[in-house]
Amino acid sequence: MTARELARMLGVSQSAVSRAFTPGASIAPELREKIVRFAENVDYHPNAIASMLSKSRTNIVGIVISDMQNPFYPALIEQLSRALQRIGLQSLMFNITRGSDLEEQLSALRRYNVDAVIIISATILSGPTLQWATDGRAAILINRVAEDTELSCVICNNAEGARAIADHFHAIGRRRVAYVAGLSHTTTNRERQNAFITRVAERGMTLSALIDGNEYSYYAGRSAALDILARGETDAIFFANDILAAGGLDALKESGVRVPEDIAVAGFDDISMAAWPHYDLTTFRQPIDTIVDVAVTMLENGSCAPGQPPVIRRISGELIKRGSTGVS
Amino acid sequence: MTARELARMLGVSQSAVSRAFTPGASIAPELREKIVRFAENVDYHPNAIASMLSKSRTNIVGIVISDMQNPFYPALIEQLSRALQRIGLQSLMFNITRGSDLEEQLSALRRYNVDAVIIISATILSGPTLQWATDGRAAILINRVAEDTELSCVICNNAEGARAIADHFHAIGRRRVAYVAGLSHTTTNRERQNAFITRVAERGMTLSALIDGNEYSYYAGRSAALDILARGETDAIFFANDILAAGGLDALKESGVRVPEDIAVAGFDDISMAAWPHYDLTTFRQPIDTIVDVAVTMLENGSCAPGQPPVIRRISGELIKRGSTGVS
DNA sequence: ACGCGCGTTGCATACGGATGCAAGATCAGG
DNA sequence: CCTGATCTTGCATCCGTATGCAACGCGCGT
Repeated sequence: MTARELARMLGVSQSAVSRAFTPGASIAPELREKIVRFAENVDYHPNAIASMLSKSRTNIVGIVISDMQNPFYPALIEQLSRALQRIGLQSLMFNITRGSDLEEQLSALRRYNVDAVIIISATILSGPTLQWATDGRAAILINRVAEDTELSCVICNNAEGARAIADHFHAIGRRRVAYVAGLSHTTTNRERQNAFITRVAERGMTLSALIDGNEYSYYAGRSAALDILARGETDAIFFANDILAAGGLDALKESGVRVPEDIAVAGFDDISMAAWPHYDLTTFRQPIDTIVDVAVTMLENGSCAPGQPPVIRRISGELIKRGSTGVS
Repeated sequence: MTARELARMLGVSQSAVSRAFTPGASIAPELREKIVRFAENVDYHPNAIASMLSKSRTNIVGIVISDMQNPFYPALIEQLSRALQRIGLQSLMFNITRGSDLEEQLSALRRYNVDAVIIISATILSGPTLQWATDGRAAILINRVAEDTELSCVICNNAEGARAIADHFHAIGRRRVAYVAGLSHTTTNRERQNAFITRVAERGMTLSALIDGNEYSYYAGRSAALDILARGETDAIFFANDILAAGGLDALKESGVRVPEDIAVAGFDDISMAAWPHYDLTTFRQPIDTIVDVAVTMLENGSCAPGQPPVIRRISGELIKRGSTGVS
């Protein structure tokens, strides 16, 4: 069923049908009403593909992701895709894998003429690939900053969070603190690590250990915690995110360490698991709602369009104190 | 840069350009070579939208999901979207929300002319809505069966799993067992629950409790476990999935119950968390790889096309024995 | 040398809807 | 009743690629 057929049946022109389904188009209310009603009967709905072709607007946003293991990302993606749907945009998912040819994986991003690209992959994509993938279209990075490229981004204030953790450790009397990195070269890690180390020094605390987990995983957190435990001298650990912290917490408890009495533990993100009684993890909450709102607003007002100067939006988070630092 | 412009520059016809990018098209190898090479220089790539319009094939699969909180689904979706990408299909994500108007949320599914629909939402969608959403196109349900509609599906052998758990409980000497449902009306729950109860009776064990958690969540698992504990009389609990089981396990341990000595615990799915030393959860693994393979194969060979009779593919799983039933 | 057949190429048109422009309809004011 | 302004409507064309069909060229067999 096409607009032309429908038009013929009603004895109107195809343009009329098109206008009936175009908000704000120049058409008499009665005609629109008549067409829309008849369309429902014969189950006509405008073909989005044809519309894309003539309007050169797809209403599709490409979402590039690489890590669905860390629950923070599914939660973010879920909210994001819903927010986009609410304003009439669909999400085309690009689940990229380290290793295989990225340009091949992302080639559809260009061929499909997506209106915008949202990149949530903290790692993997190098500057040039980013540039290539987003070339000539609106783009937003979430949770990483562009290094050499000029892209807008929405990112949690990692430094603020890391300082809040450091201050909190200091406030509860800890003086020999450790930091466990996830992937050390990621934006998020660098910002958290640098700010934490700096504030630790400023507060006169000692950085008793600095470990690179090499991945943001539960098991990396476990072995990092055991390393720290083996060398002693630590009374608080800041893990670069909650998944690492969860592993660390479990490993410490299994080793007979009392948390928080012997060692306090903090994470970052505030994934739902952090609130589970078993973990009861102090952490710095990344406000997913706000991140999504800001990103969607940037899309709507075009401030991330290709010509525009890149915008960096820092989102404030919130320290959530829980039992793993003794405040439960 | 369009095919026509490129063609004019090279002094060939637009058809030639089209053929150069169409595998198997009738074109001389040298001409194709020449066009493809030149295209790279001027950064031409075929416009997928236009191609969709003329071929009336989009290479897009709509993926309908509703629950990203249970880690099983992100894991499944990640694998699925990668497998689809590998055969040249992109995934358009439809994250639906209970409550708001589903037909509105899914209207894009029809307007976008997706080649196929894969529905992973265990709940929410009623029969008629399913019918409406998939009308006239290839469709596959994953992890639920169609009730009154004629749709193909790929689903874990839930009954097999539930029986394996019951048998395992019996084998380790448990006789008073409980079952904790997630959403009781879902396909997965009903199949697991019925098979479990039946086998429990066959083995001469007693069903000491049957609780409906009303949702597949950690907290529902906790309160179910506490309920069961309060009424005593139970030495093994089968939770309808791993997230429930995780909550249940934690609640039991916090109450001073020894697992598995006092009460053995089993889940279903084998999400990555189940293997964590802290949970060390006996569970029935749903083989995500196989499920994805089968679904993708069905798409490829067209056995789920609109005209075809519905196919139901039962996927066998595997009992993973761990510490929560004493086998660690 | 002629004719047939196969492999290439271009032409024309289709896919379904959007939109600038002009024509027609409607209405108010004089 | 006439004129001009405003609102509706239809016509024609465009978006960028795919493809059936006809035309062309080349090589081979007789």
